[in-house]
Amino acid sequence: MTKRRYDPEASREAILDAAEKLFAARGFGEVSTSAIAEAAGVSQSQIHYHFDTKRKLWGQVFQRRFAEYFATQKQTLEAAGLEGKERLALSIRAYFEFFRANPQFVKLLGRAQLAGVQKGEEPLSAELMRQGTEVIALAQQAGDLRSDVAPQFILIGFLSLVAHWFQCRDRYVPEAGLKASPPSYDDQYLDFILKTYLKGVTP
Amino acid sequence: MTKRRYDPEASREAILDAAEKLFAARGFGEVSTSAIAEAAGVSQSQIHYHFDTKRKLWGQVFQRRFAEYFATQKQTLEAAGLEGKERLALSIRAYFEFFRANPQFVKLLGRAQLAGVQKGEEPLSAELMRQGTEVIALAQQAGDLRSDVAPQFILIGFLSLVAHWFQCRDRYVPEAGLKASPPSYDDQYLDFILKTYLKGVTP
DNA sequence: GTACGATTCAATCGGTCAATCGATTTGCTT
DNA sequence: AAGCAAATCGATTGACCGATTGAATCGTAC
Repeated sequence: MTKRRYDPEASREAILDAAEKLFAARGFGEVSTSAIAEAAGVSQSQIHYHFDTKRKLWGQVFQRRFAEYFATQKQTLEAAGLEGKERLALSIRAYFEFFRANPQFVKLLGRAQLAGVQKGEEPLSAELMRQGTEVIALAQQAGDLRSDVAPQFILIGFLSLVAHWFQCRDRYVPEAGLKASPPSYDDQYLDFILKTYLKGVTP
Repeated sequence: MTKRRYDPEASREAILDAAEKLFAARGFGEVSTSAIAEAAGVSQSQIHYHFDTKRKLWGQVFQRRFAEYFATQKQTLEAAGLEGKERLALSIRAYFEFFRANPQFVKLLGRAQLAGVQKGEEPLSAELMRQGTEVIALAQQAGDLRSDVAPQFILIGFLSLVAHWFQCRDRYVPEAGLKASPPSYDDQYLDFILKTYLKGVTP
């Protein structure tokens, strides 16, 4: 890991990191390529050399994190050894912990959502929905979850409870993100979801 | 309602309407004052005459709808004559219907959230939280809601289930917004919330 | 009907933006 | 060490943006 004067891979990463931080904080339109370059410690023309256009840079920034998110979720969904509600509770925890660990991704996701479907993201998202719905449908057939509601809704419900919390907790509960002493607000809220929502979707 | 050549109030409204549509669709930084002016059918300088700066225009656009939202919610929360879970169910319906009727406000709210707390909005939002929590706490004391969870969480939970649905239903359930034939996906989801979440927060 | 403030528009300003270009430096191959 | 492609930078470009200005037009109070 010697520090080389010319290190295209390091430059690329530095630009991606700087862009992610700025895009998440301010949004695509409010961030200039010069600001990204400055934060990354490279010249502005580097951005166009490595990513062609600003729009394509945003695409790379988003896809990098989304791929990581996808991999984590897929791994959890495919984890064997658990059945029914245990599995659902585990998925909720994994989903929750990923967001807790990646606060910047929460903002990126929110901005991407408002901007409409991104290239290459829709099929991955659909794949997660398909697989998640399948797991829930199986739990319904096994009698672990109530069958009088659509499995998609059960999935969407828990996605909502987790995603919205991280999008809005600072608004709803000021300083919730700062209080680190366990049990933190995050932990309390996770307990709340597991206690109430899980009960609600039980037969 | 004669059409006058000089009609400052109509101009103001036209600018606000055009700005709301464009800001909701593309976001603050991606919309130029010229684009807003063109959509509103006035000259670009009108924007600065009526709203001073572009940033202040955004503030007015947001506050106009947020005030409407606040009034609706406050009215629902203060509506007497119902007790306990009936009241909670009614609130959920009102909240849900407001979002359904104002799809553009959902996007505005999302963008405002990502942009941080706006001037004059925080106290109103806090007021709704306070009042909502109070209603829930009363229901808990009456034994209509379980008392082993914080009332704030019960409130946040249902806010999440509703708000996130309208933010993401197009992603989760393609074309959910278009299908109008009752029972629409919206209605089905509302039923789902009322069936499951309400059960989950019952003692 | 006229005087005056309010409203509107066209023209334009300085500044910033994304993108391009030319020149220079670096690392690698032979 | 020579040659070459890749990588980097500084300068530049043309377009656009938000904001300002000044003149023209309208409504209205008197």
